Amino acid sequence: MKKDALNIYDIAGIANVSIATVSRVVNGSDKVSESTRAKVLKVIEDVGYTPNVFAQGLGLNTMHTVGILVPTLDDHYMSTAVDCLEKELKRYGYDCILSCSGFELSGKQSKCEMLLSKHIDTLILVGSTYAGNGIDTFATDYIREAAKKVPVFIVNGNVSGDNIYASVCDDESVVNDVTAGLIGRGRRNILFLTDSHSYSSNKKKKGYEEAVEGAGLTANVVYVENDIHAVKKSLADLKDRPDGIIAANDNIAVGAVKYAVSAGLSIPDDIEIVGYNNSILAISSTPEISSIDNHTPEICHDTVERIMHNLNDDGYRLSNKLMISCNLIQRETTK
Amino acid sequence: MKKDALNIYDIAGIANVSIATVSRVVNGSDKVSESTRAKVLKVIEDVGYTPNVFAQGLGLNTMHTVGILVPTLDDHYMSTAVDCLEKELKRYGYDCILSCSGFELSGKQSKCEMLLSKHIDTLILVGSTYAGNGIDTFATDYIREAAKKVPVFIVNGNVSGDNIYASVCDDESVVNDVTAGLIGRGRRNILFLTDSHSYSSNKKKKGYEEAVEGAGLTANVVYVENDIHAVKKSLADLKDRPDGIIAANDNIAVGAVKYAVSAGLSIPDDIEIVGYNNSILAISSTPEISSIDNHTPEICHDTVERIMHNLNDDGYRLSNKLMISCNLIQRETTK
DNA sequence: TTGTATGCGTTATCAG
DNA sequence: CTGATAACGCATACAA
Repeated sequence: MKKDALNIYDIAGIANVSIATVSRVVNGSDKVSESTRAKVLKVIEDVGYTPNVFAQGLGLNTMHTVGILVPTLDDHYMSTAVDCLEKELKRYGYDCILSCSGFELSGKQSKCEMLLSKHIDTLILVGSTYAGNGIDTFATDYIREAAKKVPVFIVNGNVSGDNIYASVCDDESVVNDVTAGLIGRGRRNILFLTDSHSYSSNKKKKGYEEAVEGAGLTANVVYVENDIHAVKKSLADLKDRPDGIIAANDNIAVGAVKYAVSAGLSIPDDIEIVGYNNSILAISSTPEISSIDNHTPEICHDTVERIMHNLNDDGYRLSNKLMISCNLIQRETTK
Repeated sequence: MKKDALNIYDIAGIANVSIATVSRVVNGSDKVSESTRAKVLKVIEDVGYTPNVFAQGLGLNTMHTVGILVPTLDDHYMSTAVDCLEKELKRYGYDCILSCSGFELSGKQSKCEMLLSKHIDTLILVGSTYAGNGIDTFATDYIREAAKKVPVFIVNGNVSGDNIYASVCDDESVVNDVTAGLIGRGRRNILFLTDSHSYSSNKKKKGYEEAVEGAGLTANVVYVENDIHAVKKSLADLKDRPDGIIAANDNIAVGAVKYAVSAGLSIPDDIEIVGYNNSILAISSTPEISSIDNHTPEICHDTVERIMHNLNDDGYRLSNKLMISCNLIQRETTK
């Protein structure tokens, strides 16, 4: 009941040409006379023929597909990134096969394998969680292993290795700048709130620490659970009240705002709060959160652009690391 | 430099058996002696052999892949749904290929075609936007067309047709109940806010209208842009002030909350607001929004469950429409 | 239990 | 410009 798929022989038969000719027409070869091309094209159109992608894949060893590995889509940053990547890739005729790995190493490894087994043309890793902490290399060995089979591009994270390309935000310098701004406005007890030890988080932390310590203050990094209410509680439990908070993501920042509100603090007079990712959460909050925009669409665009350069093997010399700068979007939680 | 992919002949050669035997081992056939199985397995393990999925696909005409079509991932409901679907599908060894279609018919049609051309085993449509408005059938003809080639499952929407299966939330009845609750608490000017004419939106609207009109009040449906600030402005422009708002999604509800706050209304005393989807936006807001939970994980789980029944062609009789009930999660914007 | 031969639908090489 | 024909890697019916 599902033998309706016409193949190249059917088309050749109807059009009275060989399969080679049909193939040439389908693939837009210029070595076909206009008349035969038109004839074949008409048949294809009439019967609605589509080449079998499996057979194409078998011969060419590619299905014009890229694998996207993401820890979860249940996070606005990730889902936006995947959304952007998919759109850009489609512009070039590439489809994407998606896999959610979770944050555990075992999951990352196994899902990475699965993706690789699908003969993807390149692998995209979304999120700095794939970069490990930047110190322990065993946590990223599977990535270098993968890179032996297919080019690997990391969005918002950096892993060194052959055939591995990274696009990262300049987290360190924005956070440094923003923190310096807070200090300049008289803040003396600024907290840095994060939920992870990822590459990206560590970069933000470093920017924060440099600014704070450069001003002769002491850094105060607090690790919290990435949950609004948990953050609120953690802050409420603190002994001395902060007058500034830099959060590693907007979700945490929302928790911080809720803490400040419930503590009766006036924002941004008593306390300034800055989020990260400039997601819809920042706008949903009341007051609306000033958040650092890490330019997800641009970074995704650039990534795909570089992927295509790589795939097409044009002369373009690809650098292994691309840095994109971020900036603070000023709203109601900072002055 | 990339001829390293071993094939079944290589394995057969090393193990000193025929390719048929290797194939049997790989596919777990029971017609292989334990000794040869062990021998082959060891070779496979040693050299790290993986069957070529294209060749498998060519013969079997399947790559154990399902296509997921979604308007956008830049929406918490959609991204959560895709996240859930992907996880469930992977449990059964199915990978998913993702496509974002946008909300325009042309995009839906073309992306649907692309997915189909990849020889997916089944197609999942996420979101009621694919159900059109439930009236104009031309807007869903491409779905019926697709269903001729592969089973189609719709998450949170309904389209009638052969080989099309739908899972929907009982939006009508929850909204009816919730609205009745507001009326019972003395609300007399309840607004229904929506941004679309989708199947789902229309169902919610109907539930609202029935409750309101059943109580002798007049329905007041306002179409707004799905943007927090736009919603806020639309409400501010209204001539008479509502004392209750039912929003078709949490984003709109956030806008409603911002309106109420800026208008100096006390929530939930002066006005009650209920959102939809029970997303993180509802929690980010201050006050936190009471929101209708449409049980995305369950609906996704059920959908995949039914897909597997369908694919395995077991005796299970699949109903074309599965209804899942929703419920209100009580927070700070309702009494 | 194991091996042999064939088909799956393309692309590509090589004659004509 | 066009047509045979050989890969591509695997599953499977058929033989042994």
